[in-house]
Amino acid sequence: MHECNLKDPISDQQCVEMINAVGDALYVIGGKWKLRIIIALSNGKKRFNELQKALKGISARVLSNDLKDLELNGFVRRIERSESTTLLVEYELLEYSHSLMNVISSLNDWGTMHKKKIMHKD
Amino acid sequence: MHECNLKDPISDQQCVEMINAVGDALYVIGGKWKLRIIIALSNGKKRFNELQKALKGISARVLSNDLKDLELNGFVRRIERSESTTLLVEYELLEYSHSLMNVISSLNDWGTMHKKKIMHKD
DNA sequence: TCAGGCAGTTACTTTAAGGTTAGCGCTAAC
DNA sequence: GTTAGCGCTAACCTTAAAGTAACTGCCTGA
Repeated sequence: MHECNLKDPISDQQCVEMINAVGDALYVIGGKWKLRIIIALSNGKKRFNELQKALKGISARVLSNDLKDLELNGFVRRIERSESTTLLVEYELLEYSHSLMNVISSLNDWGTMHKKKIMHKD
Repeated sequence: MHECNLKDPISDQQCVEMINAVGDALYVIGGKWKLRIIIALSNGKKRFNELQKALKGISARVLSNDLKDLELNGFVRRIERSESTTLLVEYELLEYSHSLMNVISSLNDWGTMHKKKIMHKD
């Protein structure tokens, strides 16, 4: 329970840049669902309501909106495969999602650790 | 522009756990300002309105609320130093903030990269 | 004594994120 | 021909996050 810095001392300038960069990141991938949608697609393409089932609690509206957003930003691709006559839509991750690997895994690690911590507290 | 997974194939079970863990993390450190407040404190203690200046755009109300929240979760400590007769308050990071290092630096890296990318696009 | 800074708080408003419900056009199955 | 599933969308509503403005109590320095 003693004071500490985040590892090494940092200049004020670096600090400001970091604040801005993190702000930029959150602007794009912040929010309740975006990252989780990407994770849900990380083990292969999924169809719209496979995603809905995988992400317990998301509504069709939000899923639809977020998917469009993720498409626009180059994280995800929508594929229409019209086998025979039935419409079949799948979503898959694009290359650029891969750049989020560190973000996602560090959040995963931290979340896991934190939950363990608060569960053993009470 | 080809399909890809986030590195190695992952089981459905791992995928669900990841979705939940990231959800847990976002629940605590999500939002517009929390992480940025921690960054702003990463190069040393700061007073309330030093923080306000460092985080361009944050309002006193939000800063006050978020600081209370961060205190409650063990990231930050409020120190009252009553030198002579004047009230002097400082905020400093606690150990636990250190556990966010990877989260913050990966968001920093990604945000920096992404901004560079979209700036060279148009 | 009066202006100004510090560390907030209060009351109110706005914005944005997300949830709810219903339904549409299509197809396939019963 | 009715029911059910898919892939959504629209209209509407709620909640929560954040912003705005004003103000408080305390102290200091002019």
